[in-house]
Amino acid sequence: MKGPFLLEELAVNMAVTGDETETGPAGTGGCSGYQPHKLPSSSLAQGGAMANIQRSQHLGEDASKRKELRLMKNREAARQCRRKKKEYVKCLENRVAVLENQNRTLIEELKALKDIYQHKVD
DNA sequence: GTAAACCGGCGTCAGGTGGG
DNA sequence: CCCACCTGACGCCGGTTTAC
Repeated sequence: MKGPFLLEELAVNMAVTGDETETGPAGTGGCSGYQPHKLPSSSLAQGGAMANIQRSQHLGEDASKRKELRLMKNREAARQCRRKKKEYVKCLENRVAVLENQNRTLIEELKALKDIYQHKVD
């Protein structure tokens, strides 16, 4: 399929380690507690190499969590979208059925009226 | 019985859109 | 702007139908 997306780039940019693991399809879900945007500014404003590594790992984790969350939401949105579309199609089909019935009865009615008129003329 | 065609559903990506 | 959400398009998969 197509290449990665925004958040991964973001992750790569943010995480010095670039340790982004691509989770397979049908990701496991779970992971609740959504934080819309803005990474939490790390508690460690300055530190040694170890602190930096920990920090980037943390950021990487955060990015992948966000990605997972985004996928989860999109998965759900797609399901809902399909449900909605199906309902819409069903509704249209019902409408077609109703209109066809109406059309039939109108045709019948017209035929009957024509008959009456014909008898009057004769 | 089985290969091929068809179908319906799913997850993901990409692009559009509206709201803050 | 940026973000979240919606939806079309794509590819994959498992189940069902059809032709042999």
